[in-house]
Amino acid sequence: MINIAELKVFVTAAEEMNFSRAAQRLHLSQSAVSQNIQSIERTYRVELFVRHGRSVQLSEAGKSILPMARDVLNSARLLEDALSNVNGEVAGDLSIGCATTSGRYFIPNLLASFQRDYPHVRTRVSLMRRQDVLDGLLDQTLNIGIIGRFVEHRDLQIQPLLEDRVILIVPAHHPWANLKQVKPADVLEQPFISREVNSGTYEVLFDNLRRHGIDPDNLNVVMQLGDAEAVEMAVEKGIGITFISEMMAARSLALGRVKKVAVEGFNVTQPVYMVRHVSRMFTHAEAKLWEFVKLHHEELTAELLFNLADVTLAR
Amino acid sequence: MINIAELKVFVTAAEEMNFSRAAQRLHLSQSAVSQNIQSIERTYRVELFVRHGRSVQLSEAGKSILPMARDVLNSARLLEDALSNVNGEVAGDLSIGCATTSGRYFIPNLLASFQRDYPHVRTRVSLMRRQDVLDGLLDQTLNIGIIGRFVEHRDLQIQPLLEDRVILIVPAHHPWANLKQVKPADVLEQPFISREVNSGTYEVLFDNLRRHGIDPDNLNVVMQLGDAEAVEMAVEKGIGITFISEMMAARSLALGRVKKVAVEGFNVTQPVYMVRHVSRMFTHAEAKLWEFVKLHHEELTAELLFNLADVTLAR
DNA sequence: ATGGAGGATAATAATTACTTATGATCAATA
DNA sequence: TATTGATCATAAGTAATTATTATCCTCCAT
Repeated sequence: MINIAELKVFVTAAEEMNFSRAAQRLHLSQSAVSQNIQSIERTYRVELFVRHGRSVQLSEAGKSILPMARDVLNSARLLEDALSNVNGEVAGDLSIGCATTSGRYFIPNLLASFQRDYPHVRTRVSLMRRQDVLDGLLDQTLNIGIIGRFVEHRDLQIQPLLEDRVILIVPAHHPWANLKQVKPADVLEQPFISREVNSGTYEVLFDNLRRHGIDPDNLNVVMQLGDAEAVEMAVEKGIGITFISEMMAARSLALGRVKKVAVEGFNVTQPVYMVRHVSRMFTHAEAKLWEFVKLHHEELTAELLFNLADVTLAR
Repeated sequence: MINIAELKVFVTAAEEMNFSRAAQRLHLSQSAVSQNIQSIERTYRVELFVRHGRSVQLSEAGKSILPMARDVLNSARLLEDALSNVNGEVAGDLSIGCATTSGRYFIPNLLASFQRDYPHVRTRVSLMRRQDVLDGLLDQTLNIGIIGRFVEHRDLQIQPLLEDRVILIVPAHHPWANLKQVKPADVLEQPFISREVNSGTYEVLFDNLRRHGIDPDNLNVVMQLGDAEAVEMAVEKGIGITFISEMMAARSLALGRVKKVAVEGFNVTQPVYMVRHVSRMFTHAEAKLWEFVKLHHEELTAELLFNLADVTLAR
């Protein structure tokens, strides 16, 4: 009797046209992929791939079989999803790839709420580079992606998740600490801490600064750091000021280690998007998360900021 | 990842509503059936069957899952059949249940020819009672059934295979041995060997005798035997005469141990039918056998009789 | 109550199916 | 043309799975 795991190996190998890559996607050794495919070939006396030394190609037989193998896999997926969700109880696994650093701050909160409603869904979040998220979605290795920049792709469906405000933070004992508001031009005079500029997010920010009358080239940059967290830390230490996502700064703000200062006319937000593969079956769990996010993202953002503020009160 | 073998166990158990019977059908131990089903139940935290002491019933979850499980099985069957039949080469397994004794005589011949055309199809023939053939077809344990009486059933497709002539045979040294023809009434005077009457085939024969002016109750029955082969043997030994399928008698006739005598106006044939499950997928191998039989049954019958006749020539 | 039918469970044996390590082959390149 | 790197095949060892047999347990019919 044919075996679904083997079929999955075959289909993945056919998609990758490369056993080693297929092995990676399947979290298997290359040897296992070879063996699985040979196993099908042996039991049915078929040649699925034509081997040309260092490359493999689908044989005619392989090509004709592929759609049927996909059918089996699809109906199996349907069944598995149904099995995981009997009597309305949503269950299953969700693999989420998160590309944006702000994800680190709200995702745990989001998932905590989600888990409260759907306790049987197991979620796994991995932080990864944007491109890996997109690859993972197209690979179908990931169910949901979280990214910070818009993307358009035939196979990807994108949904705005939240808008993260960009704010100016200053050290707790900075002269501006108790100011209501400063003028854009004032920013140029203060020591500024920035991230290394190759960061995609930072390019977007710089564009926005320009649009609000702050030329990033004229910033008094006293320090450049690799990641946003380090930048935040540097501000806490009093080295300078910076623009940062409100969500990221929430904890430091709540602890009073940095202060938020409004910049006249400055109103920038960074979007966060949720992405999924469209042509792929929507499992119950996926659908529920998608729907959940659509319904609750605003209140979740508020709750997150509020909760972080609570940290100070609790002390 | 779900497992097709387990699904098959589940579906069979659901059909039988009895794990032990399912085990039999699957050629597995009852324990294995229990374990397979528990394995699904455990991995998906579902209750597929409700156990009531000594009986099991499909749970609501089981009921809702069943059609999807069937879908998976069907698409898998489709794939397997395709895999077995790439590049037009028909292959696969055929399980044939044969209910009629005449099957014993022509089936080997039929399959030998079939194998010549389709060498990669493995056939397995089991002789069994008529009811077991029908059950096996409905069970989908058998691909093809061979039976001697017509059957009508929503799920069964029936195809006449051949007509087996019923002839009167007499011992080689019987006074009639060289007669061209006798009258129906003459038969009543000779010692007659019959099968036990509960045999279904025999009832049909008796009806036919009556229609040809031979009242079976008036036969001079000197011996009753359990099976047709024994009857034939008894005729060879000179104990009496009998009506028998020409196909069964072919070997004895060819060896000259019995003689065929025509009875005036007597022209009875026993049909042989081929049956299959309609609502079931037609595998390539099945389709080929079906088609093969339709095309060749006449010449096969002729060939069979001729080949048997050859036995004498070869000596 | 008691025997039997039907399912669960435990222990064991057999088989599968991974993994790592290594070998073989081909293509690109120096 | 030898070398290197990429890629798949194969071998050996081991882990994991899965079936089997042998009880055991429970419920129902007698």
